[in-house]
Amino acid sequence: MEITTLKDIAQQLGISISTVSKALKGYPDVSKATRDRVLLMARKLNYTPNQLAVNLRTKQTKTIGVIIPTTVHHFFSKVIDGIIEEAEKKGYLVIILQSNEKLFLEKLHVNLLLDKRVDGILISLSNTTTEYVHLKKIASRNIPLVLFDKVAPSVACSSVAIDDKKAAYEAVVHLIEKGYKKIAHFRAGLNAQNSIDRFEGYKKALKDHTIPFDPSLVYMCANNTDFEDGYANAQLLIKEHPDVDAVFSITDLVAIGVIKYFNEQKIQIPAQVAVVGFSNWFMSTVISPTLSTIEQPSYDMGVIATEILLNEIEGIQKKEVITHQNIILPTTFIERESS
Amino acid sequence: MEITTLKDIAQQLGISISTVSKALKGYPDVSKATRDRVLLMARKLNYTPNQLAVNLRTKQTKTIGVIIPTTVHHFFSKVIDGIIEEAEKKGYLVIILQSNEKLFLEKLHVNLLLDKRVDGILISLSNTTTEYVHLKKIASRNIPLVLFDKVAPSVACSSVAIDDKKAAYEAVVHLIEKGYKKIAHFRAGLNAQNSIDRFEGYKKALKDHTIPFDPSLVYMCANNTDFEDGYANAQLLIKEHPDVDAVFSITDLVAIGVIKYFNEQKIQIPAQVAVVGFSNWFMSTVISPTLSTIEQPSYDMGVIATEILLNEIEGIQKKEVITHQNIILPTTFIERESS
DNA sequence: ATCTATTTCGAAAACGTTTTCGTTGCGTTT
DNA sequence: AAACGCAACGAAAACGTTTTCGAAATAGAT
Repeated sequence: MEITTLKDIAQQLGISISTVSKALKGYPDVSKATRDRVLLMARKLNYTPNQLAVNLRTKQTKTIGVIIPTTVHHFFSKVIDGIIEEAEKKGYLVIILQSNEKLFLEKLHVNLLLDKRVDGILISLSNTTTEYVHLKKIASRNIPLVLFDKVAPSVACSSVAIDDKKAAYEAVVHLIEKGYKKIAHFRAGLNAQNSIDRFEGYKKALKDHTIPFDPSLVYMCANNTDFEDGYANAQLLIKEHPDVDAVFSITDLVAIGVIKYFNEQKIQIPAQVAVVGFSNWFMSTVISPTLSTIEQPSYDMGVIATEILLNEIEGIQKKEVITHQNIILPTTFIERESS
Repeated sequence: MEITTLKDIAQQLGISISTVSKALKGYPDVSKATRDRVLLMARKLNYTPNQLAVNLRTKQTKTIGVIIPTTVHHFFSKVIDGIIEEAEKKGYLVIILQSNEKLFLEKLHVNLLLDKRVDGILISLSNTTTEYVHLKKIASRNIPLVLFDKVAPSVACSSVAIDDKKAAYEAVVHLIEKGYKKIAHFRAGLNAQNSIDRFEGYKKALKDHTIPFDPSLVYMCANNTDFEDGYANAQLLIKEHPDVDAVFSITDLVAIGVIKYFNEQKIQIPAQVAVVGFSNWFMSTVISPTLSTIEQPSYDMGVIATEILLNEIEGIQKKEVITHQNIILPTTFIERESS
């Protein structure tokens, strides 16, 4: 049972391959009579074009590549969801690669995707990405690149992200307005841009409300913003600052670690200490008490990044000049029981 | 800045394309002298083979396709992790598609992947998949298929799964041996094979310990085994069977819904009612009380399914006869505070 | 009847690689 | 000197499609 090609159809009908191809693609220079015959025979022989040949001929693969730190993460899995759905809607397939937060893997994967001749690339930068030659290589090949979530302002390409500083600012302002004064912050590593920005937002909120910034109230998450980080830091925090009255956590998961420790220690949330997370992971509505947090669009981020990418791909094919877009998606603070 | 081809190297060196190709691929019929010259020039011109041409010529894409119900699920995202890692290690890239538990999408995606000429396909069947012509189409194209997690025994292909019935049986036996007698079961839809098998294990455990099976103790999850299912069913259960002493839940997430309700109602876990989940989602160690559950290998399942698939791909290329493997991965019961 | 315009088709190049097969030139053997 | 073997290379086909261009055929106009 061989796969039928244009040649097979042509032979069956006693016409040329060119005519068959043109008939199938709706070219005007083929008569209705033969077009019908071709269509019929194509259906009869169950013809589907050999994409490998089409790819080679048209120099496009209808495939986009995605590089993310990890798939095993509620946020990224929803982004992937959005990417896949949007890409498929437009007839594109998506190849996913993980950087595991390592620059060398990110570089390697860029090369893999370039070799594969994907039509476009979507990247959420790893935390350890400090140089951008691999990204410039993409541009030099004239294939579109869209950065999302973890973005590099210095790279000339479109991007989709949130305003981490502003989101964090609003969350902390909420706490202040609720009357909390001694607000701790659990943050992630010093090189992660998200963490830097949220930390900035935290500091600015304090400053704008004339609350002195106390560095000893800032705790680093040693692991990978695991929930155990929240648990351990909460323990430390209570020991060092028994009079603390709120915690702003870099992540819902970390916040849930905090809540777990407070629950065990019978520390009342939010009466004694309030807790606020980040991301609006669905578990934040499941935990007791339910967690105040910041809604961060994940599915939409995937959809929009993909939309922009596909637009740029089509633009390049039409030899249009493409202008990059740098989109900031809105975040909203969600008040729940924990604050 | 054009991309260099074999032709470019050949022209620079004044030799033929064939010789360049053979030099690059280490053919014996090219002298060391010219091989060195070719290698040098290739590096100088930054040559990388055009995969589209290679694909067409060799009829393989070094790409595998994956169809899963959803990416947004802790279990599946870890499976994807395993698949991607293993595939990449062997030089393959992976295309991911979602069926959203719909048969027509599953069929559509099989066709997409077949059109893309992927070298092999990995599928976790949707709950609504009742016919298998689309799977047989894959076999008729002579491209390997490996089913994982949601498997169809009637389809002639390799598979990797767990023994749901046995795992459920062991969990319920554990409850019985702990002295629990009135054990409820929260299950998923009637057409999901997982749900059927776990239900069978539940019944068999009761039977083997001469506990009469009471159908009114079995509750269906109306949503999609959401945590709200657990919450709502727990509410119903306590109303209808105030004397229930254990719940065996189809999923950790559902179990966590149960725990939330019990905590709110000050129903002591496990003193009054024990709770057991399924999957060993990491949240089961975070929740209070920590959840007894069944460890279900997810990352490994992805790795092993991919290993088998890639072996079959290589086997077919060497024209070997391939024998299908049907692997059952071990599960282990994990006792925690909730039982 | 010739000329022009239009419709319909096919030949062929092209995409870049892989691989078979033949050719050349050289050295070795009788 | 003829015969043979071998090393080194190139020509060319092939993968299946798309698309340009020219040719043929038909129709219409004068």
